[in-house]
Amino acid sequence: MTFRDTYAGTISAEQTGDTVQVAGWVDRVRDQGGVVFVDLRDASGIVQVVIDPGELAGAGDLRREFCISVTGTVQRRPAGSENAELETGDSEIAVSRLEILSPAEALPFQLDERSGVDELVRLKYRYLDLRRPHMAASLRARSAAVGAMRSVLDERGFLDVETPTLIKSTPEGARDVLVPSRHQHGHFYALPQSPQLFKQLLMIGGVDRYYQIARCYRDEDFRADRQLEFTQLDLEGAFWGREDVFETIEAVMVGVVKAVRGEELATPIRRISYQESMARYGTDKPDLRFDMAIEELSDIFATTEFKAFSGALEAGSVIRGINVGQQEMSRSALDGLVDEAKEAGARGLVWAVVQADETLRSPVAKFLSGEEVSGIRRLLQAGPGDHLLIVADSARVVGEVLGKQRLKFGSPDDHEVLEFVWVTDFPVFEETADGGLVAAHHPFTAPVDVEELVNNPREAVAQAYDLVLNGLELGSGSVRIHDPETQRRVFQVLGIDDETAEQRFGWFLTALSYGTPPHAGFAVGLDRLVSVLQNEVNIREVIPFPKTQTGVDPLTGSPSPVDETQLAELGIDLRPEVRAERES
RNA sequence: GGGGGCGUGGUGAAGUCUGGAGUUCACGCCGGCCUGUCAAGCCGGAGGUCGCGGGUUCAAAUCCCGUCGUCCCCGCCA
Repeated sequence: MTFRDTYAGTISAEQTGDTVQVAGWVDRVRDQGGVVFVDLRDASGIVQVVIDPGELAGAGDLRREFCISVTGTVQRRPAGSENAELETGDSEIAVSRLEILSPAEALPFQLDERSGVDELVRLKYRYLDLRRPHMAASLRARSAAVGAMRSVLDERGFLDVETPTLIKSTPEGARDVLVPSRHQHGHFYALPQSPQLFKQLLMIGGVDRYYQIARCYRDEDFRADRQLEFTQLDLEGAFWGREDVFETIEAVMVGVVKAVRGEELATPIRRISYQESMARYGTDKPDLRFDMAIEELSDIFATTEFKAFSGALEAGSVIRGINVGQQEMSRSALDGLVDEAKEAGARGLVWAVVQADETLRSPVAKFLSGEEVSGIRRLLQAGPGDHLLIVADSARVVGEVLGKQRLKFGSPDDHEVLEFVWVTDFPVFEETADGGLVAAHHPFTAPVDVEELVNNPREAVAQAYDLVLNGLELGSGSVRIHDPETQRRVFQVLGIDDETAEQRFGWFLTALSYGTPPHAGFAVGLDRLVSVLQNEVNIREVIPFPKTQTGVDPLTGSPSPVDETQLAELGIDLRPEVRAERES
């Protein structure tokens, strides 16, 4: 008993006369009465099979998505009836035996991709959704990406090592996903946010080069590019510095882009410092598929009469502008940008439109000297019709406001182009809106200079870097701290006191004290990478079984209540109001 | 935690602002016809708690209040 000996997508007129057996799903039925055409789809593609209903019982019963097996003779299609749209369009199979392996109910949604379908319905019947060409392509792309990663890294002598997924909770950073312990009531495992400390332990353990396709968990609110669980290519190398990481990740990316898109990725990938990225693009994840950079204009206004600008400069602010190009915007739309800027915390925003005579049309035009106007035009490379936006404020606010407008007005000529960029020299701390400092990385990142970190934390630079693709943070990495003394001092500066450090990370400090090699590493978000390569905006499109924004899997109904006995074994007693809620 | 969009036969939409009979369009589904179709075509048919609850009104898919679900965004994601 066989189901098939040939794949549908491989049939061609060259096989004319061959008897083949093909199995798959009924993509579509075209019943002509005296002849029935069925598009038979399997994992390889579609082939048309022709059935004479007078000779084969059951042909009239076929419906969409029936699972069938057919045996028949390959024949060239009659002249004029070839289908150029179809890979196999020069041929067809004249069926001599038809077996319905499994019928299908009427579908809950249409599998053709011309009309949209509510995502909840798709997820509830994900197994049907996965039959759609673009989902099938997503799964293939994902597999190809992982395959390329493994191939490049195996070739280079990396060891694929699995690390535990039931680990110790370390409450810094994202919220942990917790798992109760049956043996010690009230104690919990955490699912890893990343294999960070374990891969560092592997370095100490003499594993020279490590990688893992690792599932990671962060219990924060979802976005189009964030799920509760996600997959990372995690890697680390001993006796490594930054350049080793860059070189390795670039080789991986070349392999992945080749495998998934068949394109050659040019290396080295360009680099931009965090400082420059923030100043020129207003973000640490610049979309460089188009330029439209923010330019420094402070010097032009050194002696300006315009009070808003002169006052800002005296207060230590910067004046920067951006040329958003030719736009069709009404006066009220332009004024709307001012309101947007104010909502973002800026004191204001100046818009200006370059006129045919090269003067500026702007609410503040009368305050600007001819020299200032020509300076603006020169630095923003502005010609007639160009719309210019200028903000005078702290560098952080200017970047936030203009960076947002840049993304709103800017648009790549080619949306499918891939623009990778390394963002380097991240600060140890990032400034918050209220002027406070928060750690920009995990506490195992090596500072460039520990003394600088202690004495001048605001300026301290970390040996940390991100890889950005088309404005999306693909991953980040760093050179790690490899001696316990530095690690202790960094904990202190980050506000983790000795006692807490000892309690949470004492085991790790101990490990560091046994001859730790200098090491560095990186992690790449697989879901995000594949989604960009597939031109998908949403990572759920490249995840076979994703969850909704509230963490629900509509297919299986997880999460779900569990038995009282299960809870009792774990020593878990629900609060009365939770219990009531659960039982209602 | 906050802001916004959406929820109408199986699917996608229109109708909601400005209340007046579950009305419409496309797809799908069921039946019939049809021997070269390929988004097949033609004819006929079935299919509804307008997310749910409450309120206003002679009258609610439509207005008001609440609630649930979902999507996008902010916060959050060291």
